[in-house]
Amino acid sequence: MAGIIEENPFVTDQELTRKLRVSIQTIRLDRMELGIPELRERLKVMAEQTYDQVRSLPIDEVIGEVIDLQLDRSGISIFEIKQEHVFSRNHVARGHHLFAQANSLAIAVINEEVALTATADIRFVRQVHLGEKVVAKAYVRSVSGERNKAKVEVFSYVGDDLVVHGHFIIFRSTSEGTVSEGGHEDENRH
Amino acid sequence: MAGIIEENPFVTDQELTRKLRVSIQTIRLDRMELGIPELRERLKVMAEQTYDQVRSLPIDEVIGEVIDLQLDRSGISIFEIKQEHVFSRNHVARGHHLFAQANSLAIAVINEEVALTATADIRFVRQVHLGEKVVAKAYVRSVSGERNKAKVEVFSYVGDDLVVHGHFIIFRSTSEGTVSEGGHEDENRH
DNA sequence: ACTACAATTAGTACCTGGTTCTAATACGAG
DNA sequence: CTCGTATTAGAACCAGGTACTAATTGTAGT
Repeated sequence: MAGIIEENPFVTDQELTRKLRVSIQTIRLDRMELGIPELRERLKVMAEQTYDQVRSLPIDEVIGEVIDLQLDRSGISIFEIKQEHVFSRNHVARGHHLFAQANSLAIAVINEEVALTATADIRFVRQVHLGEKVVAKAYVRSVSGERNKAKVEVFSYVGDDLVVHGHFIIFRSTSEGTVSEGGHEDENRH
Repeated sequence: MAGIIEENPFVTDQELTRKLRVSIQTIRLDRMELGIPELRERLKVMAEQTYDQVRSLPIDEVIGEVIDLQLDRSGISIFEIKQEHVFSRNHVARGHHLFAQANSLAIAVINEEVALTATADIRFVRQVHLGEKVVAKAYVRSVSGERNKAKVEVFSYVGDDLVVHGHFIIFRSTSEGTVSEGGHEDENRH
C-alpha cells in the first residue's frame, strides 16, 4: 500500500479499497500502522513544500551547503549526490551538477553584491556516484580591482579523491553588458 | 482579502473572519466573487505543482530539446529560460543551466553508447534573461579513435547574439576510471 | 419619512474525506 | 474447539467547506 500511495499521493482511501480489494477500515488501520497520514494531510505537506520552495528559492541559488566562507579568500561547500542528480542508467552524477556546485561556490566566495561568471574551465577528474558527498573548496587566487574581476580556483573531492578541478573568472561589477550569469545576494552577509 | 490569501494560502475562512471582522458568509461570497477556491482546493493545486516538478525531473537527462542531430558531426538544441532557471532577484539565467544545455548537447552528438565529459571550457559571453530561448549548436571538431576522445565546440545563441561559447572534451569509451560525468543513452539512437 | 435595492449576516442541509471508538465476523494455529 | 489476530461493519463526530433560503442592516433616492 505504501508503494501505491508513494506513487500517487493523491489517492483517497476509497480508491485504495478498489485497488486492494479490502475494506476501508483495513485501509485505515494499515495506514495508521504505516504512519501514513490522510490524503488532506499529505496534500498539505506537499503544498507547504512548494510554498517553502518558492519562498526559499534564493537559498538554493547556492547549490550545495556552504559550511565555511572567508570572503575574498576561500570557501567550502558540501553537496550530496542524490537520485535526481545522476543518470538513471549508471548512477553517475551529471556533470552540470558538479559544475553548479563549483560555480555557486566560486560566486559565493566573492565579496560583492552582484557577481557573475565570465568564464569557467572545468576538468572532470573522475566519476562521482550516487550517494557520494562532494566537498568543494574554492580559493580566490587574484582580485584585480581595476578590471573588477577575480580568479577563483575550485577543487572538489569525494573523500581524498579529487573529482573536479576548475578555474573560474568572476566579474565583481554590478554593471550589465559583457558578462553572463546571474547576480548573487548570498547567505553570508546578514 | 485576495492579498491576505495570496500571502498566506493556508488561511481558513474562519481565520479570515477574525482578520477582516466580517461574517463567514461574507468571506465566502467574496471568495466566490473573486474566484478564489476553498482552502483544500488551494492546497491540492499547490501539491500538484510540487508533484509535477518531481515527476518531470528524469526528463531533463538532456537539458533542452534536441531538434537536429548528425552523429559525430553536429547538433542543435533549444532551451527556454523559465522561472526555475533564473536568479530570482534579477531574472538572469544561472550559469549552470546554460552549461547543462551545452554539455548535454556535446554528449548527445557523440555517437557512442556511453559518453562522458572529461573537460569543459566555457565562456559566458552575455547574460541570458527569463523568457529567452537559447539555441545551442554543437560541432564535433575531432575524433581521435586511438585515444577515444572527441573535441566538441558549442555555441549558444539568443537570436543573433552569442551568449555562450564552450569547448568540451568527451570520452567515448565505455571504460570507467579516469573520467567523470555520466554515460548517456540518448533519444536519437532508437 | 418612506421605499427600494444592495450588502451583509444567519441558518440549515448536505458533501468529502477523513478520525475515533465499539463491536461483530472470519480465519488459521495449536 | 478455542484463542488470538486480522478484517470488516457501523455509528458518532470533525474540519472546512458548498448550496440555498431567508432575515437583517445600511444607504441612497425621491
